[in-house]
Amino acid sequence: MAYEVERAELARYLEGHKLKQTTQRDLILEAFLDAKGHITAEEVHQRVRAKSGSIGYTTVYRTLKLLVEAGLAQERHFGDGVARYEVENEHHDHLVCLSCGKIVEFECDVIEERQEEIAALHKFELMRHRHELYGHCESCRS
Amino acid sequence: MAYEVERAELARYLEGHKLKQTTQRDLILEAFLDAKGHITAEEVHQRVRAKSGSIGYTTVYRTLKLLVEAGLAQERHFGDGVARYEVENEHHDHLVCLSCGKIVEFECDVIEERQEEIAALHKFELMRHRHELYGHCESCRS
DNA sequence: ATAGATGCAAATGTTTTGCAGGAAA
DNA sequence: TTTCCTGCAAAACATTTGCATCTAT
Repeated sequence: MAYEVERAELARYLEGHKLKQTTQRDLILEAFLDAKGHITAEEVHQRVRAKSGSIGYTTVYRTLKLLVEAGLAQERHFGDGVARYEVENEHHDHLVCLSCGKIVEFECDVIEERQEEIAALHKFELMRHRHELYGHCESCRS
Repeated sequence: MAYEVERAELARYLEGHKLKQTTQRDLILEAFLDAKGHITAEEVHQRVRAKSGSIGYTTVYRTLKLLVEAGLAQERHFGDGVARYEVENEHHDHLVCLSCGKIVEFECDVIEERQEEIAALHKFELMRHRHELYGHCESCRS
């Protein structure tokens, strides 16, 4: 039994909102966490099916939305028309390949600092940001 | 007759690719430029119709895609399922106020440099980027 | 017992494509 | 007169919703 912390967090959210714990929700949470980053609703659906028979797309979509509301997941759009979900954890930005869609995460303290400076310069209280680099990865360039 | 520069740029692209100049393409370019900012395909369609009778959605979509290829426009997705197009004028990044929606543009050489370094580190050829800072502006904080 | 969850099918909304007729080169 | 464009209708997608049925509480 893995992901005790996340399960507990979801359970807490469900209780607090008078929602029910179901096998499907558990399976989807597990599949989502197993993916470790940037997974689409369809991939979640496939993973759950692979492990334990049938589940509806509808439920996958609804549950992913629920995970976002519960603060466990974050929804992202990279411009190809498909939503991707990732674990809502510490901060990182993305490098996206325009040819194959590969996504690499990066972090840069220098940039983070500069962001704070820019915000301060314009007297903004910085809440969050979004920073994506788009290009062609090594294998797509050859 | 406005937007001579942009018209010429598009004409150059069309010629170079053995494509044709048409009334529709001209009208769409104009409507797009008139908008001065993030415009959706539907808004372009409406604007063109308002000015000069009928035009098909298909043509709007195809032409906006053409403008992107010609380097005149940039396609953006903000996560609501609708693509938005904006004028492709170099690097300006955005500082967005979460309360009043005010948008301030900024530029930072240090960040630009770091971006190149990060891309190089991952062996990506950097094509473009997207960098948005979200927070609360001075007047909204009081 | 009952509020809530599921999953199919159908609807939605955006964008793309096939194709016949039309316009630019 | 050939090549490319247009625009309708239909298709293709991802995602959402209606509803009858089922399940957790």
